[in-house]
Amino acid sequence: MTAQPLPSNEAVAEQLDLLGDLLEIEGEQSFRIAAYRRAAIRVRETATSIAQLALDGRAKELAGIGKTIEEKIVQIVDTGEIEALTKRKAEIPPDVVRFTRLPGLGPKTARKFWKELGITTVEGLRAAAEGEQLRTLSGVGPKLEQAIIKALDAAGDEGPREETRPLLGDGLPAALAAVDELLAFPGTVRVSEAGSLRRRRETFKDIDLIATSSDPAGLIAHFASLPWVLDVIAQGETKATVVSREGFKFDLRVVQPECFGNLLQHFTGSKEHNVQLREEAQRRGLSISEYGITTEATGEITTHEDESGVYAFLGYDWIPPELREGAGELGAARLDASGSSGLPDLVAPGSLRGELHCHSTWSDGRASLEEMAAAAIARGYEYMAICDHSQRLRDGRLEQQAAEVAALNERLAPFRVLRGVEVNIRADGSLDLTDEELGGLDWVVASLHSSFARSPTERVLAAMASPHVDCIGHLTTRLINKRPPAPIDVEQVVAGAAATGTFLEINGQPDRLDLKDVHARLAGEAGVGIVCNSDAHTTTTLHYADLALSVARRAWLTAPQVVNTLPWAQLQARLKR
DNA sequence: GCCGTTTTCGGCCCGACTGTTTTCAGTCG
Repeated sequence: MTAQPLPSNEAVAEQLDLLGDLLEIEGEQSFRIAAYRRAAIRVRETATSIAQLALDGRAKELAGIGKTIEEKIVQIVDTGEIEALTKRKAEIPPDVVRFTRLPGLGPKTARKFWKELGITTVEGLRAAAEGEQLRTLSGVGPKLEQAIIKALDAAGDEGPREETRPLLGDGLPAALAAVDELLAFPGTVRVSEAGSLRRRRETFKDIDLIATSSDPAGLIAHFASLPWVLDVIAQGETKATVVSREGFKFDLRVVQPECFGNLLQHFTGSKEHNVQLREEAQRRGLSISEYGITTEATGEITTHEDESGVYAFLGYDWIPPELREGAGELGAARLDASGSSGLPDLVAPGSLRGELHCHSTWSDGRASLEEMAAAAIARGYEYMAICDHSQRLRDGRLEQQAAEVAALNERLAPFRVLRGVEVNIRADGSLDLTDEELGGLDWVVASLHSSFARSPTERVLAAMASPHVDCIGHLTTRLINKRPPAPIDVEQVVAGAAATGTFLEINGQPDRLDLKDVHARLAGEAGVGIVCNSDAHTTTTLHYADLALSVARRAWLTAPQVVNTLPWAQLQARLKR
């Protein structure tokens, strides 16, 4: 008999989250619910198969997962679903969970609507709101009825659903431009982006900005009247919320300079990082809020202008925002007697020396080889591998491109254009160029582009076995918000990459970011060299490599682990051939 | 449900806002 594929970490996390939602509607104790949600976060942050860990009895080793949840994960492997979840799904109408997706409507209220008014569908909820039935309950008034009708109108036929989170690569330029605009306003002292965008998470909900100013009211007014502001949702003395033309929600808070560090730390998150930080401080008699740190014995409140001061006061090294996910960074950042910590020296922004995956008009790129090279030089790069798609380089075109590369190198030295290719991994695992063709190139990236469900792991392993393949491109082929990752066993691929000396790419296309952070961390820990690439198809998108680099930082990687921080001669010496 | 340098029980981060109330529960980040 063939073994069933194990459930993905995402599938396990979704069951844990849903169980948490249902328990919450049941009115279960809040800490128990929080435990399921915390476990779901931990499962998503784990690179290896949580199902396999649970089967081995080792899931308990992860923070936030104990005996009970480990058993529930084994139930998913055995029967497809957590028993407690099956039972509760039979009791609680599915739409009641969807009620809680409406703004201002939480589990307590959803339960009341169901239990006391017998409302079990979204349509029923709308009818009750319109018929002014909801206000018969204590704690519910006309405002909530109006809000529900409005939200249901906005949600359309599908009813309430999870919002699609915009991409980091789309929001980050807007956020950084806004920071510069605020800094240029008279009286502004400091501005920083905060929230998940500052942590460079792959997607975000809204764009948080924190500022100090000698003229807070003036800065808020200026912000609300910037030309790209489409709508002002809220505007007060110290805080404003606006929507940009691109549809991004911006939150600006103007704070007192003496606690800028406390607020920036608080609003950078993540929630899990802050909870861990506060729990640990609590054990030592310190209470942390966004306004300062209270020493409970004396009632004394300490504030800090800088984030580093906040962490230092608590006995930690300053933690780069990209690491603040509650994934072991606090333990690593703890300062020892000599004042040093175990945090990695993260690969620095701007430290890439070359691009190792971009396209030109030789395949589906928009710019000529020469234009791409000029753009790479303008970015300060020393080299650039042109990696057009192999399908378009057959019938002697590879040789023609070689002639153009040679001519360019004559003119552009010491800048170096490397002869590369993005070779397609076929459905049978073979490469669609011959060994002879590949052997003549400086740099070969191999990628999956089709038939994602057909033995993708085996095909990638076969490609890595080729002595000519230097790197695997966008491993899982996911497109964020559009296409799920191929069912690839990343642990096996990482082991194969380590064994064969093949590098793995972090592809910086905003909707790819593939490898994702936890997978890149796994690869780094296995000693696999990582390449940060833009996969640019135009001269204006080479900076996507910076997004790839931010993923590398979220993966705890240092410069020596990111091989295109090396000069080409040194990188060449690390190739397997 | 998880967890432990106050440890196997009894805790579990902190504050703002809103709508509904006359002191607060629920929701949100």
